Amino acid sequence: MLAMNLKICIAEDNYFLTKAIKEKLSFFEDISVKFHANNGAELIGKLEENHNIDVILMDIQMPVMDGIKATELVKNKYPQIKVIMLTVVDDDECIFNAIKAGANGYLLKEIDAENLHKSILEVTEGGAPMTPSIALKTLNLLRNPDVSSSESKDEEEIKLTKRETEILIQLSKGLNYNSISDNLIISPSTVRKHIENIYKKLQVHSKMEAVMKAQKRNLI
Amino acid sequence: MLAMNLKICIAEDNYFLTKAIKEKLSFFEDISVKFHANNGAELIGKLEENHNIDVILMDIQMPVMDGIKATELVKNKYPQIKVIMLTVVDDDECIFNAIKAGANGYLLKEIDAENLHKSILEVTEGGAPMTPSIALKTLNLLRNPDVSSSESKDEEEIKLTKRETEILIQLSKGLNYNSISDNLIISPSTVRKHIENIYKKLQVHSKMEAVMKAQKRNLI
DNA sequence: AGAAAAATACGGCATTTGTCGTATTTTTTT
DNA sequence: AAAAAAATACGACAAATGCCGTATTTTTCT
Repeated sequence: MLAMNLKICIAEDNYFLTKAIKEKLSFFEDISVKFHANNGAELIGKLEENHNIDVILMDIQMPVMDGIKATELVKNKYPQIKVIMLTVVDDDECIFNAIKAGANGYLLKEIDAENLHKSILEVTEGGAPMTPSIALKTLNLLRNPDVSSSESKDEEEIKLTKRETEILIQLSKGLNYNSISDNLIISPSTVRKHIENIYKKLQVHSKMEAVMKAQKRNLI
Repeated sequence: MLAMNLKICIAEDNYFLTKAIKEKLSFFEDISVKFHANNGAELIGKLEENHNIDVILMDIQMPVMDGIKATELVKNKYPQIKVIMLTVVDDDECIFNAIKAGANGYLLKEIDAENLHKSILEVTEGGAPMTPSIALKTLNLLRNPDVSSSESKDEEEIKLTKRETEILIQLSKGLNYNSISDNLIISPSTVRKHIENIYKKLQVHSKMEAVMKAQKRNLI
């Protein structure tokens, strides 16, 4: 496991902080910083070209696109890339949103080189590195699920018709178009059309995405 | 909504009880008993030919294949068909297993014609008819989730490799073979082969089934 | 009664998926 | 060192899916 050379990239708008992080990491030979982005959008763009990256160190406060949103996008497209939030803020909502977006770790920027290094290794092994103060907060969040129920804010409600729901449930059981059309005694064409409409409403492009999104929103 | 003519079938091994149920239902013109099966296996066979059925009245104790197993199979293949368990036993485990198998209602055989009729209508409208004593038991089951954690008994453990789990997770996000191969930097052929192996282990035949089964078993 | 929403249905076409069989390389276990 | 398990990879073919347009009938709402 020596010289595993982990590929890192940094998303951080502050030049000096970026430099500081790079310096901290320069001590370790098993880590190399591949590139750096000044904001979420830039990060997404650069990942498009090269997503052979193991860990992203992500700032939360960034212009153009913040780290939460960026994490969400990254996690959707490249679920295997680990994301560690590196930030100065540690309020409940931020932590909660970061976790919801799929962040794998949450560290404060004051962290020293040794610990940063250790955290990066930890996250690649499936761990969830976080500074003690944040670990405590997450536990509290788990105990009081009030914050978590404050989701679906800007999210406008998606309404499926009775038939659409029925079909979506059958889709989720792994039934194919023909079986569903058999079960509901309608033609396969109709099933297809219903599914087409479901996709439009949920803004997805496959059975899997539809079912997952519907599940997340308690539509089925 | 008059003369909606609900199509019922009865799965019950006792001839006299079957006859009794049929007689009870004969009073109502909006219900017609399409056929009858002496056990679960027979039911499955007959449904194969004609599954244009709205509600199944299912006995639990039957030879060859009991009502729980039959309910499970029916619910998997024809999720739109409602199943009402009609039984004399009302012990916790039976109720719990029936519910887990997907039963929509649970009635004791002592039920009178009026109430049976009402229950059948209720279940087709999405309700969950049950006799008061059973309703009480289900609530208790919900409160003490001890029984529910006694699942996965005979079910042998399914073990996925690290890579397989990784791929399954990406599948669940709705990614297609090519995206996954991009993300993991392996060829699409390899992704396909992994998925083939996953299907064999889980004994399924599609992405959706694989993800759902893995989810149920906490493999992902 | 008239308008709007929902459910029904067909055809075509490019893409993706599911299922074979086979085979080599790498890693882990014995 | 040998055997077993895991990961890698290709090709071929049938079946299923996703996406497009169009259109009629039913149901629901106003």
